[in-house]
Amino acid sequence: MGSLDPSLIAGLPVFDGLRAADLDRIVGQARSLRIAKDHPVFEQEQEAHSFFLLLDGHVRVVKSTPDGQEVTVRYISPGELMGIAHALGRATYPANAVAAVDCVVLAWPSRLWSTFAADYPSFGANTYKAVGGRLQDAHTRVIEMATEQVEQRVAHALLKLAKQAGKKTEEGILIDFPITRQNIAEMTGTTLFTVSRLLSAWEEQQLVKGGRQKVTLVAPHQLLLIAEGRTQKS
Amino acid sequence: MGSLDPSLIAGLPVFDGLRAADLDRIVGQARSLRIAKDHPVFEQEQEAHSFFLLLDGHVRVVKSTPDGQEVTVRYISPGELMGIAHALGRATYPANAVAAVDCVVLAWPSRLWSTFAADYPSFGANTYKAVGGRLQDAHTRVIEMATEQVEQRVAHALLKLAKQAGKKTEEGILIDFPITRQNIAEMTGTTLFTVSRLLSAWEEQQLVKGGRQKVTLVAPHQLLLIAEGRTQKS
DNA sequence: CGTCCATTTGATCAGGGTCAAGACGAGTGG
DNA sequence: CCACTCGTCTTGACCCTGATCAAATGGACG
Repeated sequence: MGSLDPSLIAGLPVFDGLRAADLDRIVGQARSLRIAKDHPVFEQEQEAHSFFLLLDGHVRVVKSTPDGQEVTVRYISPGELMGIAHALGRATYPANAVAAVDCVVLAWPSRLWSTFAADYPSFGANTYKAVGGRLQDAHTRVIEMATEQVEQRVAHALLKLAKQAGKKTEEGILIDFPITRQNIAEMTGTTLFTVSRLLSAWEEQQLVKGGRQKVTLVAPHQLLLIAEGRTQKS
Repeated sequence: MGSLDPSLIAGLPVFDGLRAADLDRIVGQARSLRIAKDHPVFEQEQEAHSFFLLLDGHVRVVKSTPDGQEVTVRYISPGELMGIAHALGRATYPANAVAAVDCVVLAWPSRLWSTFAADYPSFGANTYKAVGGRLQDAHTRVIEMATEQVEQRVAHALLKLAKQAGKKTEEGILIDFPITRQNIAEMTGTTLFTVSRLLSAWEEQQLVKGGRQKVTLVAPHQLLLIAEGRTQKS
């Protein structure tokens, strides 16, 4: 506390349209937490005591089915809110959130949510806009799952990851946190075997470059063609 | 106008916690529309000029992919809002909404949305709760698509439809609007052929009763077992 | 250097998509 | 009232995508 750099967070979309004093008042009530890699930020079914803002790192949000299968709902990037169950009228978290790398987050008691939304309307509006975006994303996922081949879904997933966590290197766009074939499989509703095969094939064609817990997009444009199904089988 | 029965709508969840006078003021600004079967309420990509409350009937919300495939996002039942693009920060409708039967809806100009949300906080809160519920639903769909067999998904879809639009008959629970095998296929990401086969098999086992654009659930409990995958192949 | 985990690759095979053909039912116009 | 037509539904045959399982390889880290 006190060690928070306000300039780091002032520019975030969530705080758009907020006066500096209000921003201070909001941030002043947050705890800052460090979450070690592979540790949970919050857990499915747990009582939603807090909501969070990711300052640094990447968080994987995963839902588990009763029979133990796991589906990755999304990756959270710095600047995004998470665990806002209360804003949506829920008392418990709907999913597990685990740190993909060491992370820094701000945490507020959920109880403050309604206060914030009432006192700082633009904060509320910004949040709901974000929620709207996630609803969109979720629908997009449904449609992809319903209409696309595995190959297209994996390509889409990689492109999405590259867009939100891509880092330019001399080889191409590196997805900037450790991600396994299994993780990609859980994002796309397939198996790690199929993902591995696809990546191997794409590596052969110089579209991507693989590695242990690592993927680099070498030819994103080609991948986009695959993602959109505009490609005839060899 | 003037022919609207306030008691019909006073009890709806969206208007929970609203004073009668406020309710009147809100409803007073709505147009009441009649939408004939198979006609659109609003259309994908169209500018979102209005948002709607379904008073009577059933509306199918469908998204079309660029290549012409259709995915049914949800069915709207009486009392639900639809077309609330503005509340989510969108300027256009994200999907097509077509009347599954003759419908009656209330329509407000989108411009009024922010006014309502600001002037009647419980209206805003109720709506966002509903949006939260839809986000949940969408995630559930994603998980189903990712982890379940077609058989389970179709069973889930029928149960969901029965819960929200079921009507008791002496044969079982009838889904109370015309629905084709194709429609069910579009809800579950499969083909009308597969749906037809499944329904035929289930009819054989007395679990459902089919008909032209008609499905009756005879043994919902058995269907639930199928939906949850607790059933060994014969 | 050894252990653990991620990854690769092959072989097999089943779930369900695709296509073709026909039956059935409902509404329409004569 | 019948014949016709159109849209829905059924059923069969076929085959392809991608899941499953087994086994081996490779990297990272203690």
